[in-house]
Amino acid sequence: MKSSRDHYQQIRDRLVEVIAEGVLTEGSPLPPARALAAEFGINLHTVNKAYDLLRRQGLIRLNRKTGAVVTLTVAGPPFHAEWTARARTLLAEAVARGLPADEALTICRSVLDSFAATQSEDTP
Amino acid sequence: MKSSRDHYQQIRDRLVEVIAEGVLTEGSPLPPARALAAEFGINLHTVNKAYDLLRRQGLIRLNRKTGAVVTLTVAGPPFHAEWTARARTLLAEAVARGLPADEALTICRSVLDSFAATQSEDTP
Amino acid sequence: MKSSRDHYQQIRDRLVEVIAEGVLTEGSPLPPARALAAEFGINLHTVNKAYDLLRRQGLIRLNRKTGAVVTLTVAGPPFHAEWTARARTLLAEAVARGLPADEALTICRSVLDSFAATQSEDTP
Amino acid sequence: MKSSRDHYQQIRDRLVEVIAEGVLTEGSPLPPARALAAEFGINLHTVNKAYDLLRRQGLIRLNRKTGAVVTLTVAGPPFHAEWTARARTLLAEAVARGLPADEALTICRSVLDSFAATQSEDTP
DNA sequence: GTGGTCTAGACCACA
DNA sequence: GTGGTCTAGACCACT
Repeated sequence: MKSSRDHYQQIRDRLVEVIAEGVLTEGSPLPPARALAAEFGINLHTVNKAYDLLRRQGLIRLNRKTGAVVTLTVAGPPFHAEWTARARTLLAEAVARGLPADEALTICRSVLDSFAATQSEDTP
Repeated sequence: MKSSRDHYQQIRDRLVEVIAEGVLTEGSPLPPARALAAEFGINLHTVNKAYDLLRRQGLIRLNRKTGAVVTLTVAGPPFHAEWTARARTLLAEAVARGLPADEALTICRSVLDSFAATQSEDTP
Repeated sequence: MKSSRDHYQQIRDRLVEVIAEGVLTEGSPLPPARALAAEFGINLHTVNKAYDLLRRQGLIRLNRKTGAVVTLTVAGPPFHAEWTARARTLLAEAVARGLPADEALTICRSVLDSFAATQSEDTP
Repeated sequence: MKSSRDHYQQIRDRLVEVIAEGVLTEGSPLPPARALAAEFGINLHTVNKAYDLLRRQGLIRLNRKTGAVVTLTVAGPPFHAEWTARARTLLAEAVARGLPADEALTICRSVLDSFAATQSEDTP
């Protein structure tokens, strides 16, 4: 796990990637919070915070008896706008630091392709 | 100003965008810290923190006499890798929340185009 | 059932109200724990916890054969003092949030009257 | 301070009483969270939780520069209904445990009178 | 054994 | 020096 960022956000980001890759899809159960806490050597509370964040973003559903499961709800226009703003900030940083625009775009494309590739693998 | 994020990072992000847009280029002087503090109604200390952050990232140079000026240093491979990781996280979130990959890519392209457009306007 | 409070306390509170209303009096049998569990769609264990709480507070008596029966024991000065403190907290909240004192008192009176009314109905 | 209840709720309840008594009124500054934490020998975090609870209930306003100040906003019908339900539960417990209805009402009246008394003292 | 809460201490953003 | 966050460990409610 990368360092120097909030633990709970690192976990959240990792789970979002796993969902984007299609490894986890609608209804897939997430690992019990305790399992992740043990795996990464952090406190249960921190994992719960990541799960709660995912829940508030509509990506998972939490339930005491069934555990955490993925719920793929398509986000609306508010998310669309907010995501565009974040993309703009990220891309601006690339350009400002001398990364050519076409190269940045190529990176984005290859990342998206890698998601699509793993998705089709999972559902042959 | 967007809300619910650290003020000093919002300022930093805004300045990075301005540089990406080409409004500020190599050697351009940034607004005096006091001016920004007044404009956004925040404390001078906070603006200075943003400027210091930009300095540590190699985007500007601070000088007691001349003020802050832009220094466009092309970032190396470490930045390239780190930026790719951040892009992956951002794109994963788009895909996980149901934004089609091609649409995400279109957004990125249009953002980059908007940067290029303002750049060529500024240096005809 | 009201929400966002511990299930076993909600059950306890409801049973206390039923006793206050006179629907259940000294010696009345409570519903079997299994019946309540089924009625509210909760675990038998949770109902048993509520019953045990009532037992410890001297409101009911548990017996493996006869089930749970009401035991109206008049509480002593300790309860009197503790109840007054709780009433003070509740009334303070009403006043602090702008509910006029006379209106708060009227509510209390009407609630007590409703208990007395159902009591006299039950024992004509 | 009474024992065996959540610390943060004990603090909240105490502050609500102080407001009901009129000791603190619209615009009055609350003690800094650190001061209360030191006074009661608890963690700052716990006091902050109590303050946040009061804020969500519309009783105080929090601000990094001005600290916490009382904001007497009159609560609407939802609070009225919710408060009545809580009063019903509390009064039911009194009746169920043998406290005569008229005695319970007398206690409520005397508590409310004590609030009114301190209020008129504070604003002669 | 599941998710969730309470208290805690160190640290952060802001003025 | 103000309110607020992050990580932590012990404990709770519920199954």
